Amino acid sequence: MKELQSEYQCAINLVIDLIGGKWKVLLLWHLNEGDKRFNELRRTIPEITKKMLTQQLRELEGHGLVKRTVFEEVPPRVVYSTTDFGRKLQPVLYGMCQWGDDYAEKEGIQMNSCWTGQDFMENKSDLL
Amino acid sequence: MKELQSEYQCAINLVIDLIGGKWKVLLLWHLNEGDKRFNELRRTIPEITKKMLTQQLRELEGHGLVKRTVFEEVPPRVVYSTTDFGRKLQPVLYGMCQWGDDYAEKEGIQMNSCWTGQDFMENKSDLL
DNA sequence: TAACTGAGTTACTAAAGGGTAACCTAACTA
DNA sequence: TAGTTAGGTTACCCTTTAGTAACTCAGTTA
Repeated sequence: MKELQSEYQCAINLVIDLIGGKWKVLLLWHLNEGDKRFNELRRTIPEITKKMLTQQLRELEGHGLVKRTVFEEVPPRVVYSTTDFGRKLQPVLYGMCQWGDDYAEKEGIQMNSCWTGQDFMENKSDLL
Repeated sequence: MKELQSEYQCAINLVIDLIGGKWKVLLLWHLNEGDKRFNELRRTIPEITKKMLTQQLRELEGHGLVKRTVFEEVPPRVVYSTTDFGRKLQPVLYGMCQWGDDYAEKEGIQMNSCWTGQDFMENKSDLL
């Protein structure tokens, strides 16, 4: 598990340690849409491997941004959800997405959007 | 130079390609405080090496987030500033910082903040 | 009896990212 | 004459991050 430093010179560095890397922001984004099971996340993000998915979810859980609930059944059922604190990042993620969309439009980059601003706007009152 | 893909499934992925990594968000943050020269940035972020600083600034420039202005003098003077589009990210960066500060407080992580929300609030009207 | 299920783990390998130290230019200073 | 300045470049190496393939478990279906 990636250990955080005991001291940071800038909050930005802490945020990078918490949600940096190729997958974490994406995972938080999709979990903010609703709770998801392990293989559900695999289907939502087909490019991620099982190893990376487990590893990144475990780190997010270790840092208190994601909650992992295991149902003692066979075959097992494990549900991932964002914690209250993880959810507080949603407006930031939404801002990032909007900015990314603007950039894509400006530069003519094609976007097969896996999100719609609409989804966010409908739940905005719960978050802000 | 890191090349962008011609197509993205999610804006988040594009954003990660644009500002991911160890230094870019930090550089944008400091450039949003005001234009800075090369060695000024080195002093502001003492941990960054010359190589990394050049490389990351060049990528930000290549993607249109940062502007590089060379004054033909000896010794040379080079000033970096954020572009209008780069500046549009500031509310997002500010949100990240706030969230990071909250996390640090919650977890008892020490923060020798290199930023104050105050700086941002004073200029907010220009940005939002 | 064999194959399948969901949710992983493990060992190994490949690629990306980042760091170190030496070097460059032209003009100025000691 | 040597050293300093600002703003870099280059070659090399090491570490971190990510990917591949095989394996696990206990129960259920064909």
